[in-house]
Amino acid sequence: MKTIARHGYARTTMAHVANAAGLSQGIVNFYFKTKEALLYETFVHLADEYETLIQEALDRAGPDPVGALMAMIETDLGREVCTSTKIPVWLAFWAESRSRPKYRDLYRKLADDYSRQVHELCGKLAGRGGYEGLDLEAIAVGFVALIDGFWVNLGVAPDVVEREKAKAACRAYFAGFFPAEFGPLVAPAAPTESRKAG
Amino acid sequence: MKTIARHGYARTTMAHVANAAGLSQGIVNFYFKTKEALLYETFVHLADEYETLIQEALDRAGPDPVGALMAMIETDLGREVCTSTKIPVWLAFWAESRSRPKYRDLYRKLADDYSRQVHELCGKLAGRGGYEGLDLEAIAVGFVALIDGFWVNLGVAPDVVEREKAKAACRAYFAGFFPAEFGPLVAPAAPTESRKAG
DNA sequence: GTCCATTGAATGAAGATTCAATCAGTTGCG
DNA sequence: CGCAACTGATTGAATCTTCATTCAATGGAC
Repeated sequence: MKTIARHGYARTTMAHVANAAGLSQGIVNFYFKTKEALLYETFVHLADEYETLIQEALDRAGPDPVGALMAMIETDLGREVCTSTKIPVWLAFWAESRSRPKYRDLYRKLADDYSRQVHELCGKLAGRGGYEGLDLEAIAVGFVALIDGFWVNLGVAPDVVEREKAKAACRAYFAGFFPAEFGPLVAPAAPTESRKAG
Repeated sequence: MKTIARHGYARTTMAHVANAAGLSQGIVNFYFKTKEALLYETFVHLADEYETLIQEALDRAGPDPVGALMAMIETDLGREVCTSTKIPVWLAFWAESRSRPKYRDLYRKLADDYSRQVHELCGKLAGRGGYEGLDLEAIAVGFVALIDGFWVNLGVAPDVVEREKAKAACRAYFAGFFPAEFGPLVAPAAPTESRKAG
């Protein structure tokens, strides 16, 4: 992941990887049959970690849909997931996905699961009443796009938009649809990620 | 662009490109000193075209900020810009950008210009009254992220979300902040791109 | 002494780049 | 007008580089 972030996927060589890991080139090839395989395993690893983190955040958040959506925002744009090492790997993954079915399937599974969860949560929220005409699916896919888009921005030029700004924009997004729950009166930043193992 | 879309950036060879263009390999290298240069020129070309199309759409839309924002949505997710050939090139561009200052600068310029325009338009809209507490910058960067995110989705798995759905989600996004102007009563799809040279 | 993990230099393949040869068009001359 | 020399564009096979991959040699544990 470090070498993809530093050199870009296209220019990453086995030598870079071995070097960054403090290993000999031989051993890298011994454990990962091929470069292709190494990169694929990297994506799988990243995706697994991501899913786990999201799931943990949702478990911690409890049953309240507002808290759950907030937790998703905090996780997606938090210190653990949204790093200068990992985001470039996501971008590389997306770029390569179109031309590789294996990668694409991985993405599709992730995106489907995620947007289904958002969809459900928004459904619960809308069910509370007062929100009849909403296109829940549009809200869900819009949120996914919002996160992906911020990852692009943060990955390419981290200084243009910062993570906290992005989180605020996400909260504002939901506030647009559910003003009572996410409205301006809600405290702007839930202190979810402030310190480790508190 | 075709070969990047078909094989992915990392696997695009000069032979592919020359072949797709119906040229000999020699001549491609003659005009573009190097592979690197060819790909950079490709990005520049795409970015230029994009800026022109957006500008034209804005000119056509006239001074009304609602129409202008609608026009941006229509253009960004329209048949001309949002194609299965061009979107993969954007993704590749983003993925490579982090590690190449020249690319990153290009992106930064585009994103800045674009988000500034959105910011301004939202400012005009908010100035009409009734919208005091809005964080215009958040709305602008959010919209940029939304578009970029849809490009990612459409690029990786075009079948998951379609362009028209994405447009609807963008309109819903603005409706959240400016219900009077983009609210559910506004006709859902402005028929901007229906037919060519009509 | 045996066995496995690890090394890193050697190998081979893929593909970018080069360039002598060819081709097409243009000019100048009889 | 026809022909030959000339010019620049274009070709594609040959070269040169860059790596992924392999593997004989080494090291260390039991």
